[in-house]
Amino acid sequence: MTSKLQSTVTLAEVAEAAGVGESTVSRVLRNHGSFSKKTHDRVMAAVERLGYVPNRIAGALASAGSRLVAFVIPSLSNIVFPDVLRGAGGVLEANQYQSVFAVTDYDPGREEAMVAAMLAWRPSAVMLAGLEHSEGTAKILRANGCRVVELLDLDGAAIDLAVGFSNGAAGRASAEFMLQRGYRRIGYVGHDFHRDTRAGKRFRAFCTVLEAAGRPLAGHEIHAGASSVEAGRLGLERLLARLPELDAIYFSNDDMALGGYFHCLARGISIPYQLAIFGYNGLDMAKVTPQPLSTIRTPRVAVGQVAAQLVLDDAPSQTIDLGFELIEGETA
Amino acid sequence: MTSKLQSTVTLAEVAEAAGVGESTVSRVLRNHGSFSKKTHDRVMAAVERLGYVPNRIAGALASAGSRLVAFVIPSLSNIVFPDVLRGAGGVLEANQYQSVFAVTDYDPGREEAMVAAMLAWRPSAVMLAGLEHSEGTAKILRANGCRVVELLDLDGAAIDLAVGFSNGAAGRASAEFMLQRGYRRIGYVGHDFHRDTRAGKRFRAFCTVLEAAGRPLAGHEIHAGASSVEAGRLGLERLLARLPELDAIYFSNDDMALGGYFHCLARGISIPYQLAIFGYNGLDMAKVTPQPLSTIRTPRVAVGQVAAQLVLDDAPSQTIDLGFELIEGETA
DNA sequence: AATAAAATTGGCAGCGCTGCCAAAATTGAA
DNA sequence: TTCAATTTTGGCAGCGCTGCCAATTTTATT
Repeated sequence: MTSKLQSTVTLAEVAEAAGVGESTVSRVLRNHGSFSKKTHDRVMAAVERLGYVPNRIAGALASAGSRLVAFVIPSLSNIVFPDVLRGAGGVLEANQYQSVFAVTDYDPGREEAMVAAMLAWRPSAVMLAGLEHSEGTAKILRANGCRVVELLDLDGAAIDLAVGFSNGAAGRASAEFMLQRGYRRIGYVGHDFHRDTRAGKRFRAFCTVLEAAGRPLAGHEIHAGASSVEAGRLGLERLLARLPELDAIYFSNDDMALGGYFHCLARGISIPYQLAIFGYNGLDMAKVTPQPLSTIRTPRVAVGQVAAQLVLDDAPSQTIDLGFELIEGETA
Repeated sequence: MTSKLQSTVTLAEVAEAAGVGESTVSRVLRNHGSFSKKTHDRVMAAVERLGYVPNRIAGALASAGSRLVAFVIPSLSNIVFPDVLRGAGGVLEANQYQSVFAVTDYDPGREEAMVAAMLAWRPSAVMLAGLEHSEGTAKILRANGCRVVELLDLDGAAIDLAVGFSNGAAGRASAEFMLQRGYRRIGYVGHDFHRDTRAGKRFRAFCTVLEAAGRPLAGHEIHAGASSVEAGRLGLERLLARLPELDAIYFSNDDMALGGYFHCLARGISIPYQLAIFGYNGLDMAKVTPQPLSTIRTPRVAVGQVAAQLVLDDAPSQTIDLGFELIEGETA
């Protein structure tokens, strides 16, 4: 399909109408180079009169700068990614950059295809979730020469820029907290971490700490798909059916944890005495539940903001650790 | 800032390397027009060898078709909009369209600025939330000639395409349901509906039905900012402090309603006997709470999908009502 | 084998804008 | 008033691709 005729006022027509040259109009509109006040006013009047909207496609082609930032994210259902987009989008919009996005559904193959599709727009930067990508993705990205920002994970090697926090450290902190609280029969309820590799990193680090303390994970229940409140509720139900003696559960994230929390409320399981619950993300909602959720708050919006700012500043390759905050809450 | 040198393999270089003409490469890559198998293979080999990534900026300029769809949405914090993006994005990506977005923060002035910025990319379509826009927005959109899709509301005049459901009808259905359930002292807890005009439409329709039944709204509490679980909890707390005799609350959406629900759980208010709760949106989470929330489920993902499909099909101007579903739940 | 019809192919002029450079206008200094 | 320095301005060649058209090659027909 091809849409109707677009508004076809061109810069040349504006120049004509204003009685000046094309490059003069271009200079005035971009406020770049010098021009007299009189000329400025005449040009702006013509722009106004004709309803001229600059064509950034032509502009980008001529200047080899698109002012487009591409986001290739795993999901839009998990609020984490909208949060990052929000942070980055705010900074970018304030600087006349636009955001393009594509969703991979946690599929590395789709990620590669989407990255290639995005690169066709010659973006100033590509932002990706995490550090794990297919070889093809890494290759095409490196070959392209545009900035690459990997978000929300620091445990591994970055291509160019990386902004986030350590998921391993988060997993460890969670385990240490729970041990220190005295829980001893700890289970895990999570979602598919072959796809969500960051959740996998937290899980493994968590287990390692438990083992080192001589209290290895007592059991786990993994949901095959993406995380959701429902999966969390179901997962906890199943796990408790098998292992009713558990005294605490580590969830792959707050969505899952909220599901577990609801399960306990529904079954009259007393939290945290009968069963403790610990999540990850620090969703806003999780602090408003009758008992605030014990979790780790991640600076998702800030990750987006910092990532965008680094790109705007054309900062050298580096890794920025924004850390996380352990929220004690009342569920563990 | 200007980023590093971009990968600079051009179509002309591929043509050279493959020993064919430029237009032949173009035809092969777009699978458009005719060419022999032998030529196809030679071109693809050269593309592979050189790591060529087509430049869609140049392509769009030459063909006057960007295959870009612009989304100008009020917020990314409210899951409603990511849901719509997800629905539309899926359909668009499958057809080699890309999505660009900008966030207005419910500010009509920003909406106008963002729409203008988006139009500079000559998108195939612009998708907006709701039917209320500044005069400037409507004018620039109409003048531009690209497709315009207004989403999530049907109560008013559309510019071109509109996909959604009637918020007025949703408000009425909610009121009728609550009256039929026997609630008589009904209150409202909502958020700023000067900005979220769709919430305002639901509210007014809701009140109208109550009045017609001789049971006008007993009281309301409006949060000045955006909706959130916390605002809902606080709003209910305040409203009950003033009007403890209320027997049911209509919330502006499920986020707010969940906040109210949590408040009741925390205070031991028995739902729905002591107080009934009714929301709007049908969030996934709302069906997993100990008592499933009584609410109206809106087809947000489908709205995105249908909107995208209409644009792909270059469908004539029309309004499509996707309806909504009243979920009885257990909280009202 | 000759000719017509169909399938391939390449050349090249733009798409609308920016960047470069030289020309013109203005200002300042002597 | 004259000449140099400075500020404004316009012309025009691309940016990398697509669309049109004509040229060439292949295939079908008689």
